[in-house]
Amino acid sequence: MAETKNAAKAAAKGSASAMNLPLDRIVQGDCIEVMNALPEKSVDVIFADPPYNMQLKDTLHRPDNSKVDGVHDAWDKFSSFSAYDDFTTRWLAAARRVLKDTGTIWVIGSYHNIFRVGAELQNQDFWILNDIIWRKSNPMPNFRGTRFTNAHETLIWAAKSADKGGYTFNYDAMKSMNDDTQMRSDWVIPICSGKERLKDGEKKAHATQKPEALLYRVLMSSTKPGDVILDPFFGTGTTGAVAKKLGRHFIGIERETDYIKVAQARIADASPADAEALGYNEGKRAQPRVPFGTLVERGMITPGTTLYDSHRRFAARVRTDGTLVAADSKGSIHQVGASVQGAPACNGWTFWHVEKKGQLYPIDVFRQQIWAEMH
Amino acid sequence: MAETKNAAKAAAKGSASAMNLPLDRIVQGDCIEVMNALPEKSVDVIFADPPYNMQLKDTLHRPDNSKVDGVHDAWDKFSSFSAYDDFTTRWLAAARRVLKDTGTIWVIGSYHNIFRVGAELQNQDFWILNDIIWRKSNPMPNFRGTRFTNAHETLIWAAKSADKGGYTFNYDAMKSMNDDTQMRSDWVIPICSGKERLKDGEKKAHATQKPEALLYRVLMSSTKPGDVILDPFFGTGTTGAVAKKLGRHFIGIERETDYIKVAQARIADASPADAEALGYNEGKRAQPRVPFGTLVERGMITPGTTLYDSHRRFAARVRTDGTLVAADSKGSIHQVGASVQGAPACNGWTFWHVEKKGQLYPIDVFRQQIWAEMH
DNA sequence: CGAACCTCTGAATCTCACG
DNA sequence: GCGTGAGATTCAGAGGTTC
Repeated sequence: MAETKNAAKAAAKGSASAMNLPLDRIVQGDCIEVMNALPEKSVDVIFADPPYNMQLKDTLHRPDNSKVDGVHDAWDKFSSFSAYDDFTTRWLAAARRVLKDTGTIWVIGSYHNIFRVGAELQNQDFWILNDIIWRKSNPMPNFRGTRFTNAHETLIWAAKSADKGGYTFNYDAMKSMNDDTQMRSDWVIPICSGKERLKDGEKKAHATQKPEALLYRVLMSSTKPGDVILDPFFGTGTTGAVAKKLGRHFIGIERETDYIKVAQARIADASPADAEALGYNEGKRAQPRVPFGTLVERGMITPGTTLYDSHRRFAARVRTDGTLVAADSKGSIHQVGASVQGAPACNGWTFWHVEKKGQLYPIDVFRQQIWAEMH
Repeated sequence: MAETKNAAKAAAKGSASAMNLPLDRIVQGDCIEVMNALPEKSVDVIFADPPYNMQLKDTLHRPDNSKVDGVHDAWDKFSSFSAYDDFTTRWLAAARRVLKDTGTIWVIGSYHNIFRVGAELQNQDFWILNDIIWRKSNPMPNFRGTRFTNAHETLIWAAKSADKGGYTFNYDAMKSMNDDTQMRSDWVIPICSGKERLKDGEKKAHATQKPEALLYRVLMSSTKPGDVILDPFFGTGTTGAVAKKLGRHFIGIERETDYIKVAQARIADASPADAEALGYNEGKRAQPRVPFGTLVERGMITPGTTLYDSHRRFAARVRTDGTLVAADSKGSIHQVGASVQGAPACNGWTFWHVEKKGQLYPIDVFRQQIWAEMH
């Protein structure tokens, strides 16, 4: 069998696959101890979703007074930044040891932890290849109106060191997944919800389950069929499920029995035939929305400019935030357009015009210009 | 230094103008020294675009532009990180000192430096409010096909500390600018090119000139007209030009004479928007408080009137003092609204309605009428 | 059966002026 | 400084129910 032959060869070379890796299994235990018990330089890629160390204070309510079910698990609590840094240093060192010289590591996080993880990766001589932005198409809003909607998470992709090349990057696969233009460092992917979201009774099985589409892109870009992917924070096993579907091997490490049970059932259900469905939401792109404020921000229309309707019966001035002021009303281009006409609704894009050299042009021409730039 | 001491005294006593700040000027010199000579707690917002030329494989530079020898040696790499960290620690400490307690700081960077900057911000007790992704609509492709197209940069927005609130976030203006949905943490903005790109002869005047649209959004979101914005790495003055256009003050710090010349000419050319155009959607929070009792006082609502929620599930009667009585509770419109629903809180203005000709109208319409009369 | 409407939920560091 | 209470605040998508 090929496996025996490879194993023999590997043994001769003193390399990994001879060493009885727990392939396609979940090992229960502390990830640092378990990694340290694995042979060194034995895995191709590591995907890690460590605790984010979010420091949530009180319970948060939506405007409709319902409670937000936040992450209050003990595993996300650290006493201080330095405790978190110490943890990060130790698990990254253990990860580095088991990673092949040609291997790469992925770590996902949010602003709560990702800067500390990134700095420590650099300190340990990992060589950052990209930082990747997972842009969530349906993030949770900011319910109190105090900040920007936190609509993304960050992944860092790094090689073992600057001079150790030979890592896998499936450039062409990525390009063809992206309508034949290079895959960019920002990925638009919905959060994990609906049927994909695993339940334990009525509650969600894990507070922070990642979408399979995200892991699909990670594994498609940076591994080959048959590669070994290690996930030291396995949770409910998204990495394992996608690895199986894509014909890769996984090694999962997880402490919590409840998560392991859910993950095992899930992976048993997964089959390589499901692979196609994973790429389902790739490629389809709707016409992006262009807010009027964008034209102001980009200097296409200056604050203070007067807009007119096509017959110059009505006028309004543009303010810095992209709202309009007319004689009796303020608001969006649509609201003010409706208001001056006494109409219930109005398409401000075609109603309002700017004057250039005595001629009136509908503001929609600027929007079309932006759309054109996007292609 | 006597000058600093006096200035600090002035700061303690009073307003920004009393502090003898170099408003709307470019100060030539090392940013750490210059910031340390400014009065403490004197600026509203800091925008910083620090250097990050630290990881080029062939010629590695220290922040002070001296070359690092023996680049390919791990020890030297570490030493360059540590030099960079030292620089970051010192300029951030200086920035922290000049920032008002209610101030916020913005720092922009790429994966080469942003993780180190972010970690140091947290170490110095800054409190991260958001990390923002500037998604470039027209990035430079990855020519060698070895990585994902590096199509974004990261900004960190942070308050001085977790418990010091009172920072400016123009939530409603951002929402207006974004077609009336919350502004997200990922911003799509083109890179600086074309006419906007400043030239010094035939070459570009600055290697990393930022687009004005980016600064426009930064300043619109986190400053008020008249605020003071400090930019310790002023370059060719994008921050200054946008600040001037938006009716804000700037203080620029820059070492290079060439950049200063370009920036001065550029800012002289920029012209500020007028008062009306500088207006923006400030939202309900900025409106004067109107007690519900006022509506009763003015006869807009008669004592004894019955109020309903929008589904007519709950009812309450208005008393002469502007309090409500429901089946089991008495108190303000908010207290009774919360009480009847068994909710932790309630905005009585939008919860309660009056009936006119069979139709329900929220009591907030009367308040808006009063606001309108105040203009 | 489809359209319309309602309900629920997601890695969240989520208030502030006044006494 | 701290307690109190007014009053401000949500988007996309999945899934279920009603008509």
